[in-house]
Amino acid sequence: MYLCPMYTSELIKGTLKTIILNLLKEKGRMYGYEITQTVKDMTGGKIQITEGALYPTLHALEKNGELATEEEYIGKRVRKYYTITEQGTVSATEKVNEFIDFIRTMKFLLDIEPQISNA
Amino acid sequence: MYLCPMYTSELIKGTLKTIILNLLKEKGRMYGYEITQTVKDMTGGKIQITEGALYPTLHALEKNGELATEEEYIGKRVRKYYTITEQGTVSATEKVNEFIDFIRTMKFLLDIEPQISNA
DNA sequence: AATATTACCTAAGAATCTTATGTAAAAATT
DNA sequence: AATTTTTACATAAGATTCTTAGGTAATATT
Repeated sequence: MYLCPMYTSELIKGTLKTIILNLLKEKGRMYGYEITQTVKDMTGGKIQITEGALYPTLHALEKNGELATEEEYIGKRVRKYYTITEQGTVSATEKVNEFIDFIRTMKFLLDIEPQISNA
Repeated sequence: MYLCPMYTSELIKGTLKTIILNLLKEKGRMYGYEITQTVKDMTGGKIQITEGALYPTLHALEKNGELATEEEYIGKRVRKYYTITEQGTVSATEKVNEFIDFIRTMKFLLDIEPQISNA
């Protein structure tokens, strides 16, 4: 089985909240483990969110009013579903817009020509 | 005088080495303060490298053999010029390529359509 | 003459991640 | 049936990388 190389951890730093908020905005409610697996699948293993990074971030977003939780029993196990709040939706949009702007700035700074083929 | 908002610091984290190595690869030799000013000018103030971040990073890159230094006297002041080594050039290319790949992955993950107008 | 800019540097603290560890149920494998 | 893997939550120590704050001193500007 072939394993894609992950990005150096520095790169992913700072985008975790953006990724989580945007995923929940698009996909509705999700639980923590599901988020890690979805991101892993969608990126072909290039972005793997560790649980040590995920859970503290989810708790911080909840504390900050950007996410809300509902606990649900699956058999004897508790599963914690996260949904995005109104405030979180605003935050998600802001973060994505900032990221897009950042990409443009970095492309100019690094002298990367805009890709012609984006398929 | 109008001041552009800077990006949240989390975003810039992890791209500092990429920025420095690429700048020195493109522009030849530069000194530290010049790097901060060039990046500030090129990004309209959106990316401002603090000296507390810059100098330790330059020292680390030199220690790692990616940069070399020459000291030069401007009047009575020492100015420390940095040039990129062969190893640093390889590293610069790798980091930029990784960043481009990262952007593509993030665009897909965040469901951002490729921009049509890139002017 | 006083202030701002240029130009280097380090260190304490904050933020965010990795790695390691823990718990335990459910599913898959042997 | 027993063992291993996966699912699913969580925390904590340590590493990394930044910000903020502080220091020094020459040169340029007001």
